[in-house]
Amino acid sequence: MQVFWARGYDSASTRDLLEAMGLSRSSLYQTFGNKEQLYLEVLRRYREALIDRLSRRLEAAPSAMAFLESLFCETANEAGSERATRGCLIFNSASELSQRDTLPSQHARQSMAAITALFHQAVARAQAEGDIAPDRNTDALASYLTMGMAGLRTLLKSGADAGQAGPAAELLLDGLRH
Amino acid sequence: MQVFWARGYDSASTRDLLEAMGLSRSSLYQTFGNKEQLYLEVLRRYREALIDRLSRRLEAAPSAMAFLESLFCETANEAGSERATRGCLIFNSASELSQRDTLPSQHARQSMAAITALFHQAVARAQAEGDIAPDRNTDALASYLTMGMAGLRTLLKSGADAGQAGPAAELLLDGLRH
DNA sequence: CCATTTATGGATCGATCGTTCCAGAAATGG
DNA sequence: CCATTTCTGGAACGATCGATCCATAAATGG
Repeated sequence: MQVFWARGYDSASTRDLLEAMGLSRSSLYQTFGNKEQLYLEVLRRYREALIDRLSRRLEAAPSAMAFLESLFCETANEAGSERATRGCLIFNSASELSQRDTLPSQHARQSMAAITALFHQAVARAQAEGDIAPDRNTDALASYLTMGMAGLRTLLKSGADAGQAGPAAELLLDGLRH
Repeated sequence: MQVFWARGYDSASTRDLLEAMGLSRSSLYQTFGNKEQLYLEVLRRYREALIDRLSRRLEAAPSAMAFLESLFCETANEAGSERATRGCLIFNSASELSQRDTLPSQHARQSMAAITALFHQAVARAQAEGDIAPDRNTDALASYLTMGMAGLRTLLKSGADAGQAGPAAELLLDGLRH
């Protein structure tokens, strides 16, 4: 996962993968089939771990709005770090593989939808809690947040500092509160 | 440019490039040096053409706010098209090359800054025209718009339809008007 | 029209790509 | 402890990568 995350699908060579996993070629191909299937397994685990983690965070948060605020602000504060240039594996794969019609690219699209679904949950709860007007379009707000996070990730990947990413994320959150 | 745009830097093979350009290997290497320098030239031309086109559009627009509205709405309406899955070469290269320290990656970062600078112009004019409150932070709004366009591009690359992209872009513009 | 420069086609380079194969080592189970 | 299965190291596969080289063709200029 680390290798695919840092280098993308095409640029990650089987050499890199073997070295990082501490496996022999035979083991990799016997266990995972080939590079694409290994990548699919990585995407599957990444999405599951991400959605689970965010779902738990949302559930444990004092309010859905507090969850969204902390999520976007913490992400913006990654500015300048090596973590920031890596971005999110889901957005990365969606960007790299958008032109292809392969299982990984389909998986990436589904993962984007899963992120939007999670934001949908958060927005709906924030509306129930009175932090977002209940008459606002929940679907639209969910897509808006996915778009915002994807854009924030691109901003961070391109080397934006906290002085750019922070206020931009704040304005994004302002758009929720209306 | 078409080849790099559609396939990215690494995945674009010299074979693809030669075929698209109608040149022989000798001519390509004699004229452009190597693949990286050719890519740099492509990035340079793309940025120049994009910034020039948008600058002229901004200048010709009845108001800066009208320019921003049409830009984001037209982009959102590309949903589902082949053009949408290609995205923007600047965001694409920034995403693909963020981990590297090469001339193309530096160029991509500078291009991101150029986009933000253009949005800065637009926001400043919209403030002068009374469509955006003059006391709002122009820098922050410019970064916000770059983030929004990058996110919108990612949304479109991942196959979002107009029903998702359109309202998300509308909400983004609402954030300008406050 | 000839001398000089410039462009081209194609063979070829070493390196690396993802993948397969097989002999031998390790683990397993009765 | 032996028979059987499972795993591993390393060689090797064909294909493709970016890049170089050279003989030849085309263009140029006096």
